Amino acid sequence: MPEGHTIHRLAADHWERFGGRPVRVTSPQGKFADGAALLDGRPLEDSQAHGKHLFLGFGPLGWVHIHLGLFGKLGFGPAPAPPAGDTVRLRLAGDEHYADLRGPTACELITDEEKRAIHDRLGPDPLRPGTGDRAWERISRSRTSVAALLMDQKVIAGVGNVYRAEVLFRQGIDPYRAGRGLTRAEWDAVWADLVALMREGVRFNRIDTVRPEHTPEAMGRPPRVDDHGGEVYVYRRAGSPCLVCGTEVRTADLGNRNLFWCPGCQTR
DNA sequence: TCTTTATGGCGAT
DNA sequence: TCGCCCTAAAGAT
Repeated sequence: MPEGHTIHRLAADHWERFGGRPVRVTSPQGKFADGAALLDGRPLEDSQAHGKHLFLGFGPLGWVHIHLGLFGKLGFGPAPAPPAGDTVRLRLAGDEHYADLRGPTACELITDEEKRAIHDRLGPDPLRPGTGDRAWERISRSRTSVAALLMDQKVIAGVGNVYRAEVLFRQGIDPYRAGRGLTRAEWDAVWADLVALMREGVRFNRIDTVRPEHTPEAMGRPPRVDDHGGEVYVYRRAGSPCLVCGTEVRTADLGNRNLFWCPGCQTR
């Protein structure tokens, strides 16, 4: 479930389990064998996230840069670790825990300088200290739709397809509006909402966006469980009635990704 | 036992 | 804009 909240959560989870202690590092699959051999037995010295990028610090040896992409997964378990299949790209193992990485887009050993370059090309992250001003600078000058801009990691880091759809719904914003058509107040509301939603996402390790007054219980409807594990308004609900106004939720392809929105509620 | 789909992103065209 | 990379679970047959 790799949107930014997942990665920040993983950074904290790694630190909690392995931080400051030596870890055994292996690549059962072999694709990260060289890096793993270099790091094996060294202590994990830092663990950071920026957007969807995870950085595991090994002091002077550099950083393991991990990007889960669409399919990647990181899972933890109690020691001793079971035999690894041939899809485990990276395994970290301590005395009490192990972590397995499968299917990532990126798993590579990088230098401080290379890490800095990644930070430099990413936009502000609602889960890191700072403001959304840098994002506004780009959005307010762009003719691209706000839906596409929210998915552009150079503009804002960490927002994925679920948060994109949900924050635009919550703010009542038509996803096809041009970035430069937004007002500063609208952008500030989007940013503040993302900060709040994504912090909740880190805390509970899932995406919940439905306000208390719109839960099935509050609306007098039968309980509902979205198949991705959280409670949302429009993401993957195309064809179903909007939880607020009853209009049929729509979907469309936007830049090879599925966009979801409610034409009844998102009129701003 | 297939085919499809998925909360991403890169590089070539 | 397109193809491509990576994996696993759900859905179709």
